Amino acid sequence: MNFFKKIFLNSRHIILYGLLLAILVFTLKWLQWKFLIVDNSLDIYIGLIAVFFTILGVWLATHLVKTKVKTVVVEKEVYVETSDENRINESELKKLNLSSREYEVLQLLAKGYSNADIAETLFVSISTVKSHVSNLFVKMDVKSRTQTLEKAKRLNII
Amino acid sequence: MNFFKKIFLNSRHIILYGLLLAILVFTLKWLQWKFLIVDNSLDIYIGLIAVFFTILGVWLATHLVKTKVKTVVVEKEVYVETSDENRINESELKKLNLSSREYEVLQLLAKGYSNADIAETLFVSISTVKSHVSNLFVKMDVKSRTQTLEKAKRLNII
DNA sequence: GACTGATTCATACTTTAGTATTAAAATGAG
DNA sequence: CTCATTTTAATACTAAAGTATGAATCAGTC
Repeated sequence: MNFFKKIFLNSRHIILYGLLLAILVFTLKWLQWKFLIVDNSLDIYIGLIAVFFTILGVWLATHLVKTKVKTVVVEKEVYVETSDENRINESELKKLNLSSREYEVLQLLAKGYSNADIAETLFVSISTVKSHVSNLFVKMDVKSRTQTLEKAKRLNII
Repeated sequence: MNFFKKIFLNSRHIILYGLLLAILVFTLKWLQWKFLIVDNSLDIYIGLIAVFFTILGVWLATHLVKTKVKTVVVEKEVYVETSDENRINESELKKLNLSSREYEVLQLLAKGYSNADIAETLFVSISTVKSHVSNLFVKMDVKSRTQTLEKAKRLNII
């Protein structure tokens, strides 16, 4: 259904043109019969046809030719929410699969704490901190605390 | 002078049309005289004229009438940093009075580079890097690279 | 109750970081 | 040219970080 409708809409100008042509031919035939047009009035006759079809051509062209669509892209400045930038990237954090204690250590690490500082803060031994830090390195695929901080800041997980 | 030139340029299509019309009329007159067109071939004759003038009209329209230009304004969202959060705090940086080399070292430090990495990057010995790092610590009033990074990020100097 | 993962801790060792001191060479301003 | 600063570098040392391994304890799951 939609298909035929589309065809009709696309070719309606052509159909209209055909109808007008038919009407003209009938009119001419009628005039020919009615007034018995003689040879010397042929020029006027042709002239009228010429004028008519020229106008028709112009009309056709203006209606058939697609209007050029000129797309002007206007840049609109949109201010980004600043708060989003500092928000923790939960998805990235989840990917790392850190334990709660490891994440605690990471946060203290980010504050510039040494292993001894972290041990003191969490009331555990330095050995324990070292274990957590080592596990952290493996999970985050880094080799030092500075690399850890760089990656953590980059992923927005602290 | 320019005025007439303008008129000519603007109406050259019309003039051309006139000329074509004249040529056609002459051609028709010639055909009329040459073959003594009879009444029953009049339909074909008119048909040819109709087709010709339709094409002429179309041609006229496409050349005379300004192409319809539909201007569509599309807004493109351009994200802009609102805050100064990511901008380097020049005043704080100036306060620290770091030498250019010290600042270079600081930036590499922030990327998680080890002393060896920095030495390799700057084409200097590890001893030199250690010197720069030590001077950096004194100037920034810190005791380790992690503290340096924490403070540098806090002061927005990297 | 056995299993798993998290947390805790220790020891021994290697590597890296950081301190202190000294000093040569380069750079740039007055 | 001189002076101050920066950049470079070395040596010797200490401190901290990081690795490897093993193991005990505990909480939650099947």
